[in-house]
Amino acid sequence: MAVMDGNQDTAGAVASWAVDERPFADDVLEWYGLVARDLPWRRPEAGPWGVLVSEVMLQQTPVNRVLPVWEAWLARWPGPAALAAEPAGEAVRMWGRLGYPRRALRLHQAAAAIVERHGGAIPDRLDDLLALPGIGTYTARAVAAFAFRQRHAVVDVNVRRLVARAVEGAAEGPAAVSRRDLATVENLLPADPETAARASAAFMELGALVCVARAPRCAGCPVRERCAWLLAGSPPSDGPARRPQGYAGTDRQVRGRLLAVLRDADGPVDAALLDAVWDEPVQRDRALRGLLDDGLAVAVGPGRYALPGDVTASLSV
DNA sequence: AACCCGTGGTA
DNA sequence: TTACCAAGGGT
Repeated sequence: MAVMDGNQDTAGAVASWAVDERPFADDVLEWYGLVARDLPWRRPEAGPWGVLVSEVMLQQTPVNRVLPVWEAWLARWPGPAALAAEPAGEAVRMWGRLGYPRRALRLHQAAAAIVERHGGAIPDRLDDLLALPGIGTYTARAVAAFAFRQRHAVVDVNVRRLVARAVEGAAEGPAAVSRRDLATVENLLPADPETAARASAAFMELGALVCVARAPRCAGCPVRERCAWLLAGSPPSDGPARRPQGYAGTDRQVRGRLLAVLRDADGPVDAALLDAVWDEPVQRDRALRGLLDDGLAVAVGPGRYALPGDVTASLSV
């Protein structure tokens, strides 16, 4: 069975199979060189800010939907200082329909923290990145690797699935990324930091384009000859089925509709406008209260609501 | 640990 | 059409 031994060369050992002589990452890197998408945040001119913004936007959100928003965002706010200088509501408005708008709020907060703590420069240490609002394990490592070309295991859902299949021989891994996953992936990374950073992007690309969740395109996979899952006959998942996500009729849908009204308005809106988007008053009020609690909306007067920090809003109380 | 948080494309 | 899924984070 193929062993994923990264760059380790066992002195004196004679490999039994040719495939074992080549590091896993080399096969993926070669493939990546041929098919990698030309995404704007992968270009050097994107800079750390461009990378950070892309990573936050890409959380649970497909690349194609992120592209136009990222372009507009970077054009308007070329750095964290420019974003921090504007009201949070502007970030929420620019976020558009990307979903999970709390990310916009946290990105605005992160920009402010970067200005305050780091003089406006994106920090390059994992600790400092992790301390920023909305930046978790994945995003901190992604920024350190892709923006600063450091050697860190970067494990998202794509890499998690790739490892589950290619290394562990399972159809899918646990929902959460574990410390063990990070160690496994780090063992696959080349020693040279720049090459490791490129390999991290390559792993994610492989998971996103070939080793996809539903119908993996194994015929075009650069590691098919040593994929443990494929060699085991592509066994189906044995874990418990995931709970259905559901959306219609949930508070999330109501929040989405309420926020869409605020986002599309120039300034404060009357409560009647919000009432019109959902019939059931108890759920509607709960959703609005949730938006207020989260700081995604503010009350600016009797029966008037707006996005946070809106200049018009503060004048109209 | 389990649950909450949006939105739209695809089969 | 329903169901699945998408570069997670916070609590």
